[in-house]
Amino acid sequence: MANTAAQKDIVKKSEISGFILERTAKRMKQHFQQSLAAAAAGITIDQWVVLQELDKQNGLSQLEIAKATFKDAPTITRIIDLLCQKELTQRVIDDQDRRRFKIQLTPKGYKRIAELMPVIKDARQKAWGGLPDKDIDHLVKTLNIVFNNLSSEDTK
Amino acid sequence: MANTAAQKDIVKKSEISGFILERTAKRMKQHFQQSLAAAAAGITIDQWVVLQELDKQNGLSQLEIAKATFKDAPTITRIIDLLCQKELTQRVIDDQDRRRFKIQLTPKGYKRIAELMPVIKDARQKAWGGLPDKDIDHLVKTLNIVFNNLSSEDTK
DNA sequence: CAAAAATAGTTGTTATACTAATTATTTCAA
DNA sequence: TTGAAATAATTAGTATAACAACTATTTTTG
Repeated sequence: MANTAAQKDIVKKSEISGFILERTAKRMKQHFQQSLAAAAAGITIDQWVVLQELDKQNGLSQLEIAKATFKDAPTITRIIDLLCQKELTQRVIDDQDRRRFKIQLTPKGYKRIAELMPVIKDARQKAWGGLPDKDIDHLVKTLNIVFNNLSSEDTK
Repeated sequence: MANTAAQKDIVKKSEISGFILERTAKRMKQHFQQSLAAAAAGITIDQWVVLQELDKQNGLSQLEIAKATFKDAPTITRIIDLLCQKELTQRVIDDQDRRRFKIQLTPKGYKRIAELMPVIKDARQKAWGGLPDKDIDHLVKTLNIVFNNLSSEDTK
């Protein structure tokens, strides 16, 4: 197939849009990180994401957390290490399958989540609050198309 | 101000959209990383971004590269270290200001860029090719609004 | 001009991400 | 049912990212 003008246009446009996507995601992460730091949260945004997942479903295995958060197994091992050091979670061996842990929130973990939830909600409000619903919906739809374009082969 | 239904809706929607944004940006990065690895490129996507910036403007200082790529100074120091080790760039002291380096592409650097450009273009095509122009434009516009929402206070 | 402030770059520490290799356990299959 | 394959988690190595502290210059300013 020849390299048509339309194709060249897409290639050029996609250089910019890839840059904008990366840039915005990075800034978003910084924004939440700074909000947590300003609140003396004692955890990172990635640790928050794991805590929040456990808040939805306590006792997940590490691989289940990995899948839910789109992080990989070694990363989850280390995040859980840190959360256990801080006594926000604990590892409980799964009697059904002794290769696994059930990761459980401690009372201190639940307390920390409750304390930080307003911080996170404020940060979300600041990031997205000024956008019309339909723009957010459109964004999510488009991002998901891109995500799925890449999922087919990259999930090997 | 009371916590209206509309505000709650935004907060809930933004939990999802933040997740989708992060997830898509991460997958996008993996996609380019894997494309480079498959081509035995010998560089990472972050190193590519720096090379590409130098291809546009050779001889930039490290801080200029940092600004252009939205990376920070220590990160650029380390990326340039690696690119110089691979002999794709070289540091030349700026005679006008001896605190600075001019970072210059070597002939090997130009060659590598030329070799990898088709790989990158293919990867871009795969990521964005299926999307109508107007969706991409809309995405970029929305992402930029979010980016600017966060830039005001986070760029201290 | 000399001291202070600003700037460019480096280094160190901690955290996350990816890959590969390793251990322990469980499941599958001949 | 035992040996092979698969699975859950860990560990190690390299790269990126944020932050802080530091050195070497340059600019400001008093």
